Amino acid sequence: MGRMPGQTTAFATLHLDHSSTVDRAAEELRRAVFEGEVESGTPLREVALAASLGVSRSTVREALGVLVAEGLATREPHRGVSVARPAASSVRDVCRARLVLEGAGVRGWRDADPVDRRRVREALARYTDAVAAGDSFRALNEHHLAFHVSLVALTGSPRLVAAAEALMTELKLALAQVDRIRRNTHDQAESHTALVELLEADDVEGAGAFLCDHLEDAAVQVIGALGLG
Amino acid sequence: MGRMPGQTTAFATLHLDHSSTVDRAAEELRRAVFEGEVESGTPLREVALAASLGVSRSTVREALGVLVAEGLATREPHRGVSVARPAASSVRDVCRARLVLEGAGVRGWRDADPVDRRRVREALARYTDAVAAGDSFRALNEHHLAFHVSLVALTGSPRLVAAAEALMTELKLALAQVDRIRRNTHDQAESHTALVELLEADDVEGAGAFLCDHLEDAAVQVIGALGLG
DNA sequence: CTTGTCTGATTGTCCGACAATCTGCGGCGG
DNA sequence: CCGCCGCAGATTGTCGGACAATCAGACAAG
Repeated sequence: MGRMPGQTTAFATLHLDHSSTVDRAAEELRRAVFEGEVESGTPLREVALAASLGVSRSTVREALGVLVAEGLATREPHRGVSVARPAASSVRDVCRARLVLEGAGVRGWRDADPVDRRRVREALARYTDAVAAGDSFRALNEHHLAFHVSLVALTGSPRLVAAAEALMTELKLALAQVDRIRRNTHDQAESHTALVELLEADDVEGAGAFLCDHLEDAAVQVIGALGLG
Repeated sequence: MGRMPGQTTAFATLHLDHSSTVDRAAEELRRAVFEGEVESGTPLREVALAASLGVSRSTVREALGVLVAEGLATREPHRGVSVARPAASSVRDVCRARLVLEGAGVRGWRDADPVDRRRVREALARYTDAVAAGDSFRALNEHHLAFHVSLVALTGSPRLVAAAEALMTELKLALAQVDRIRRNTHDQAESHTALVELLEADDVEGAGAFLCDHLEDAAVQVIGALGLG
């Protein structure tokens, strides 16, 4: 598509046509990983993927590079790319890093842009609504992590938000492996409401401590669910 | 290793044993950017670089992808990759993000691994020594930023350190453009010594405030030197 | 059971090709 | 004279094939 020479009218296709073949391939690979279609540690063969996705090996290779950069896969020289396998240490590190980033957001609650504060409330609402509506674990995780990212956004720093999103991506990889095992996302929803209530009461200190416990707990839960003691 | 056909390279090729051609190409591009051989905004043409580096276009393309991922360059669809141009807003954001990361390290001074504390002292020593020895700007910047990264390492989180290094890379890009203009790196060295002394005295609060001022000042100075008001 | 070698599979890199797209220039009409 | 149109060159995005280097497993030898 994309011809029609005589047309000079600007079409709406400009917005989503922004997708290149590499982007689509990378997105498909991400989906396959999060959907659990490929297990952790599975090697991603270039030729096989090229055939399966109907694109050239060069394109697959570039898409794999994106996955590796996102931390969803690892590349070993001359041994190719395989789906990253979450280690207990990396889960702990992700949560420690999250504590720093989200803690910074929480501490900045008072001075934060009102718009960002509103976004936190909205993210919480979407999360609790999704829980009440009994959405899929995938959707719940998505809303849950989006809420935590919205906390980082309180800092007003795009780069910290980007860093937080990278951490969440890594976490989603880990969660993709234990999705069906755990369902206590419910309690977490209430826990998050409590966190925001502390913030609304300007109890930044308390909210910080709450967050610290919450993340500590999250790390333990995930590691336990992964069976990595 | 792979073959390297006749090349028009203007400089000696670096052989690091277990490094791929892509890595070497990316490293060469980084060097060219930091060395100021290419100005900000300069388009990086794939065929020209392939010829200049003596590698294939595929390899150049992959190396450019690395540069883009590092934030040293930007890619616009169908318009290619060009050296990123630092904006005032991005410099401010980098410094705000640094404050969060380095602040977390400073606050964790007491609980930090003694090895990491020692590394901070060593990084400071290397920096001040380099200043005393009258090293080049490039070397001073390198030591200076390494010191700040060592503060982040106090958190013990590899991911936060990686994030900090990414921020420093972006900052180096900005500094590469105003290198010769600034000379007050000296005062900064003393300032850093004072910071560590506060830490040694367990005055974490004071050190944090000190760091906050330091980073605020750094942002202003860099933006001013860039002439971006 | 250990060790060395062979063979097939896979990656890293190169080359050439082509359509789609961008950019700058010159012509045409107003 | 100015602005719009389209053309030609340059550049990217993607493809397909090729080959050496390297890795993994089987297999034979000690």
